[in-house]
Amino acid sequence: MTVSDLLADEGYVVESASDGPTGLARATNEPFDLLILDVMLPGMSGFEVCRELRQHGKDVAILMLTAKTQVVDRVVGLKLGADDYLNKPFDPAELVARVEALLRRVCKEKLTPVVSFQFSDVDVDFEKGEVTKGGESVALAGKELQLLRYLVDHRGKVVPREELLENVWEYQAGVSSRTIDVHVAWLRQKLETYPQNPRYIQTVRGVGYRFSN
Amino acid sequence: MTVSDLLADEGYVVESASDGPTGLARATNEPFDLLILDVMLPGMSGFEVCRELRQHGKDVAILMLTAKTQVVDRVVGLKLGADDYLNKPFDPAELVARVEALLRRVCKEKLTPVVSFQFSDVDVDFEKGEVTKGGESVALAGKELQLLRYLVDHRGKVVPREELLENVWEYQAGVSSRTIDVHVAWLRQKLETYPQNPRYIQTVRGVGYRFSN
DNA sequence: AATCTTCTTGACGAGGTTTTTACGCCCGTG
DNA sequence: CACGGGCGTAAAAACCTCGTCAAGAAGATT
Repeated sequence: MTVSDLLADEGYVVESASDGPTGLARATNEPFDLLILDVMLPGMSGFEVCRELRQHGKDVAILMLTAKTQVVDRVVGLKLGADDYLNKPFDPAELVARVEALLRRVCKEKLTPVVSFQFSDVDVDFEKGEVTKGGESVALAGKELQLLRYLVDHRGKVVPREELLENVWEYQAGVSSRTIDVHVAWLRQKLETYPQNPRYIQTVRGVGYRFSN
Repeated sequence: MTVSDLLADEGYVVESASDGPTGLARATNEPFDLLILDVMLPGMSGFEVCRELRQHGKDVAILMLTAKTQVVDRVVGLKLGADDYLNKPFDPAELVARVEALLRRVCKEKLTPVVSFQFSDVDVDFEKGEVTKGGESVALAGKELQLLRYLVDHRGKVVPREELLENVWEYQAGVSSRTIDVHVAWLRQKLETYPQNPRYIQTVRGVGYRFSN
């Protein structure tokens, strides 16, 4: 019986990927409550997938699964940002119990929108209202922070200018012209490594902007 | 080396209890970030302590520790509401790694109210309501002390003006304008080394204030 | 009653923030 | 290739926020 089947039998909605890169891509673009990563994956180890996700600010719950029994591996897994770890072979009941324990914690946290996020050498803590780039503190004005937050909250997707006007500028009649562009330019100026050739805050001509990492 | 010593060496503040009922009482009455429960405890098993706490709504993070190796026990522990589980004997590094993983999830939000606090050459005792700067007693008026306390309790975070009005001024209708600023100015005047260039009581333009040290 | 302390408020200015304006470039299209 | 709309950017203009001061109200103290 596979892990998928096991959890499906428990009533969970499960998706699976058969290799590392595929899983990483899915985990990056779709919202999940919990990831179960096998360390031994074709193309990319579970450790790598885990590290990639964490480095890109994904705070989804991660349960690592491996046949290795050396303690050093368990520690490496947890240090990389996994939330729990399970040895193969494992008791199906224990897997289910751990999944439940993890989900219970994740749900609790969903209630308090704690958002921190990092990309490149930039670290954003929306709660503290602090932004650093390469360790140096960066001063962002109110609108800049709101705009960044909105883009990051919708990272990976194109955010139409309309949507930004509605949600960041709150329907303020008349606000248009180049206002959005100006704020985007300032964000790039302050956060991008090459503001002239932005990598994270991308322009989608004719539509809007997209944050991508 | 005991678990207490191990974690203390890592820089954590640790308290321990030598039997089940004592631990339960302490965990009930004092705020902790994380509990480590041995299943084998005099007077009351770790399982029972865990269940009691959960039944009374305590959502503190719990790491269970046991020598038993049967899977059934591990499952029981998790089902009772423990967040993680570790077999004895364990690698000290793994314990630390798990504690870190748990705290990362749980501790993010937790800020426990303080009774005494010091920064710079200032010493604040909220219980006695006494404040000294450089050994000299400083007289703080009621509102000033409340304001300071609120900021210190939320140190590191930005406290919006709204929140201050709600919690320090208790929704008093109409109270706004420059009232907050004035009290902040007085605090700075009395506590900051350079009131004109405040280091601890910071203003976050457009949002509120933040205490930071 | 007189005085003192605490709290609140309004005026004002300095300085930061947001929007607008203006201009030039780039890119896709005819 | 010429054209036009969309975008980047700088600078000016409009706007807002906060720190400070001074004055007054309310309450406590003497």
